[in-house]
Amino acid sequence: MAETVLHVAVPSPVRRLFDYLPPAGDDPAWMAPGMRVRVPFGRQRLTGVIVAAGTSSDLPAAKLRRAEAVLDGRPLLTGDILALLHRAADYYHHPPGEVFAAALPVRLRDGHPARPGGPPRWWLTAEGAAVDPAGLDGRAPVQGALLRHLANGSAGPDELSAAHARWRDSLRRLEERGWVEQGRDSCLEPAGEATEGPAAGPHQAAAITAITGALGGFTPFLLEGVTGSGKTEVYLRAIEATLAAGRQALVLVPEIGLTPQALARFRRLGVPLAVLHSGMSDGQRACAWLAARHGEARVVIGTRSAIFTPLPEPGLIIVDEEHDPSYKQQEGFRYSGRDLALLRGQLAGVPVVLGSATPSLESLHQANEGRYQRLELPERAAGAVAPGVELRDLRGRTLDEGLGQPMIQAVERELATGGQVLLFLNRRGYAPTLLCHDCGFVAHCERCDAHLTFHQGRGRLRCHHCGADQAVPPACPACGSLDVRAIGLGTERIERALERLFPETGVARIDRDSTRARGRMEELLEQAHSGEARILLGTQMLAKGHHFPEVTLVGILDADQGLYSADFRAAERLAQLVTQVAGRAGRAERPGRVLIQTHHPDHPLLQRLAEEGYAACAAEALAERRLAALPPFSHLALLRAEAPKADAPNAFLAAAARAAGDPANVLVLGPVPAPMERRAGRYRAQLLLQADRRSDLHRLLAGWLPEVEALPEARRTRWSLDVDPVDLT
DNA sequence: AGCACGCCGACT
DNA sequence: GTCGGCGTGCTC
Repeated sequence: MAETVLHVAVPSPVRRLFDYLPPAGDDPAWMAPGMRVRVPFGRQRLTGVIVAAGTSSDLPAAKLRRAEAVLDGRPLLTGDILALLHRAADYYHHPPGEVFAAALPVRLRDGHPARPGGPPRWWLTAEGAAVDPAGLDGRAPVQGALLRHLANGSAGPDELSAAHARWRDSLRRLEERGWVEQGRDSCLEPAGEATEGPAAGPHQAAAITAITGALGGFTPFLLEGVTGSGKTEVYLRAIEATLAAGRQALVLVPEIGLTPQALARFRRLGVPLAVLHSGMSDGQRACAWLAARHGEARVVIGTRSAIFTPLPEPGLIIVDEEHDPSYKQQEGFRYSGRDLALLRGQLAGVPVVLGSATPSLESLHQANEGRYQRLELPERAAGAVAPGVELRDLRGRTLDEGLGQPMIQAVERELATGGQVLLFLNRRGYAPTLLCHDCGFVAHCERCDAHLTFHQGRGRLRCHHCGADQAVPPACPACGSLDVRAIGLGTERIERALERLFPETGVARIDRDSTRARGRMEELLEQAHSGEARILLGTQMLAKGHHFPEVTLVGILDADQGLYSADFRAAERLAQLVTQVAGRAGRAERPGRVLIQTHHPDHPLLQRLAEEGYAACAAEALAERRLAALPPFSHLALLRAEAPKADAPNAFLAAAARAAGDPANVLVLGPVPAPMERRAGRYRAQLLLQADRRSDLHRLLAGWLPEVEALPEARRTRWSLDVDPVDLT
């Protein structure tokens, strides 16, 4: 009888599984797919995942090495997740080891034991609570401080590190004295009280019935609901039915959509929730993930990578704001969380609900073709009226820092009648360009093909592409002139203008710069909700997820950025962004208005957006995509390359294109320089593959990638394949 | 990706 | 005479 051979996905960029003998002395009978193994790999030791246990290897027995240890007693990755990862590695043509690694939280990827329970917490014992900390202040001041700290409740390591230097020794002393004891976080959001939601309207009821009727099998739904139409209520009812059937629900949300308010609504389900997002510590993430894996968490809410959370009893998958680009991972393993959600639904045999007020053209197309079941929520709840959208022609107008008179007057009027105003500009900083008026010098990034953005508040020039940061030069570096001017508009500059125009009115600026500091975001949102700030100004951070019921006027300060872009998705993006921002207005009983400033008031996209709304724009954009044979009417893959030497990416891609030859039914376009050729000191280029049928594209990729990998030029560039790219930059 | 091996320039 | 540059090969 031949010895067992473990086929292992090892986290390495090699597109292959690796075979190992089981650890010496362990019975291989219990070793199963989905368990982690520590294996020797060249000179390193890595943690991989068992993909299969077999009896033979393609390799001569002499070359097999022995795994060091199987780290799990039962599989961490189970059933549908294992199948999902295999299919994803195939679909994205990505090395299996990296795909499997992406499915695990960092802690478990590292080989840490899969112990339930989160990071440690400490609290006072009854004895400790009776101690007077003042008595310790002389010889053990840290112990005294810790006692005072813990008197306010339990605390974890992060909190203690922030408050006390060298706390670990003192804490151990307190534990020895029996005054403090340690436990572990449960790391689940505690269950709220199970309560009934508001009565559903007729459209909501129909959607709920359709979804709950489909539980127990795979059905894809596209839930189209204008902002304020109660999509979340539909999700909650569908989840209630899922829970009642003894099953778990998985909810995906965009990166910045997971606000405390959003989370609070899920509490009423009355079950423990596992939350997974990037703001959590590695320990908390692993803990919440394991709670889902073991079925303790009945509802899992998380961003993109949460699609890989194992669920022993999957029942329903929801993808909220399915059009959001943050579902696509933009580096390494470039998967789409939304697309994998559909695949997972199929593998697990559960319904998948894609929800959005502004569905992606991909999803609309699927619904049009009858592959997704369409559910519509056309009405705003509680009689709220949809905002009217109006264009404001900027041509020939005098502008005050980018604000036209009509916009300024509209803001004035709104403030005078007690309303709240939201102004949107998708550009942070003070001004995107710094120009010398005497010699024409423009401040450029040394490492990118981009201007430096002027940040007045901090007196810095920053590159928004590589993060470079330098002081503003006192005079023009080229000619010494002092007449150096800020050209163009950013949120910071608008903020100054607003403070000058409306000195009595509080302005809350919400962008990545103003919310960088911890807690600042919550503070600004609080000012917005309390009415302390009556003008809200921000970038797309403001357009997503947050509800401002008192906002009655929305101003889009520059709609022209997206109108003439080279990116074929620009129109879709602009329509989504404008509609999403507009959705922030008039949610309460007061009707809202949306004003869009533009130099192109005759542009058909803007006209259609103002007169007919998103659905009409999307239909038109789809018709254009059909004519141009662009996605979703064709399928793309992008081979990207970058290197410090200017010609290396092109040489590699040209060799790759030669290797592809003249494939049947696939167009090979390029190589061409990336839209921003140099970024962070590296030159970038790309090769685009386009096919009418997905199967043709994938057949080519499967045969071609091994050749590409073996090209000598491949060693001199960093390259990656992006299947279904969303950003052609 | 790491990490070795291996063969050519400027330093104690 | 060595230290070290990065080209090339390999990882079960």
